[in-house]
Amino acid sequence: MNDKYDSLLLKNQLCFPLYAVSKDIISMYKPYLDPLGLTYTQYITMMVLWEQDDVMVKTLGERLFLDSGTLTPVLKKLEAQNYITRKRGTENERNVYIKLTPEGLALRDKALEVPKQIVQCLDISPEDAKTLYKILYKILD
Amino acid sequence: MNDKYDSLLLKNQLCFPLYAVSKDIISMYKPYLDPLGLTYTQYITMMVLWEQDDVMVKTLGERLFLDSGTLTPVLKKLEAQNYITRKRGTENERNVYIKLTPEGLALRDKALEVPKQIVQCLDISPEDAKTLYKILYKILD
DNA sequence: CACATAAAAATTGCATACAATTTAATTGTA
DNA sequence: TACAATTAAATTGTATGCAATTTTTATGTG
Repeated sequence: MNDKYDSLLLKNQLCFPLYAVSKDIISMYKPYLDPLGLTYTQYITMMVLWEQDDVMVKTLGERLFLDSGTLTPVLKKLEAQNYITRKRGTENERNVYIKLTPEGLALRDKALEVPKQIVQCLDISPEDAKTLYKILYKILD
Repeated sequence: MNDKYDSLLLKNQLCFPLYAVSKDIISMYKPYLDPLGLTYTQYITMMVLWEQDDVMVKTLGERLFLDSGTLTPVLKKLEAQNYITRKRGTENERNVYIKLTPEGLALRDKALEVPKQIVQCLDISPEDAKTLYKILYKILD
């Protein structure tokens, strides 16, 4: 009925469905982000900037749970697309401040459609969504 | 109180905490998988094989939600470590069958400790774990 | 002040992920 | 039976993620 190796069955893992669902939902964003010229990582980076402009790479990293090794290339691409600027701080030259360009700010209005579309794609009840959200943040904090 | 752009706030997203928690938990595996010489992706691949030996790459892909573009390099590394063998099918040369080596099978016993350790690291109540599990599989199916 | 430490980004190296294409083998069908 | 269509892996190209190191700047202390 129950054997020694049950704990190693894929279906008995919590992390695996988390990993699978996460990838699955991120892939749902693609058709809606492609027209904006954004990847998912670039999109969540822009979300932080839309909320608070002129932030350090370090701050972005804290909000997004990403380090400079991941962020630096992402930010360079956003800069190449003219959505942001990167500038060293004058008070402290170690810091790099990220600012939205007018194009980057304007993108916000186009992005408004994205969450709407995703909610429609996601076949999940509002109750489950709320429960899921709460548990996930309980783990994150 | 509530503005036009609220739907674009990071804290109003469901996907973001999913993505963050997924990465976070996967990173918890590292210290326990390192001694086995496995990455997380290699680990879940081995889990499928421990459950059913001699499976096609295609089958592995279906179980793990990964395509051959991801699996082929992973499997080559597992082969290089002598945990698995890769062999074309004789009936149908398009298929590649993955089999455990004695070393790969023996690894199962060492891996038994991994889920135990992860459960201890994961600060989540059994009820929340169960609820989370159910909702995630509701989305996956 | 001199110098060890620390801090913030960037860089390097490695391992995924996934889209798109290619290759080789098999199947379906006129 | 030719041959188009399909299938399974592999390959190619792009974009993460993260560990570890490096670079540059700032800070703390004798």
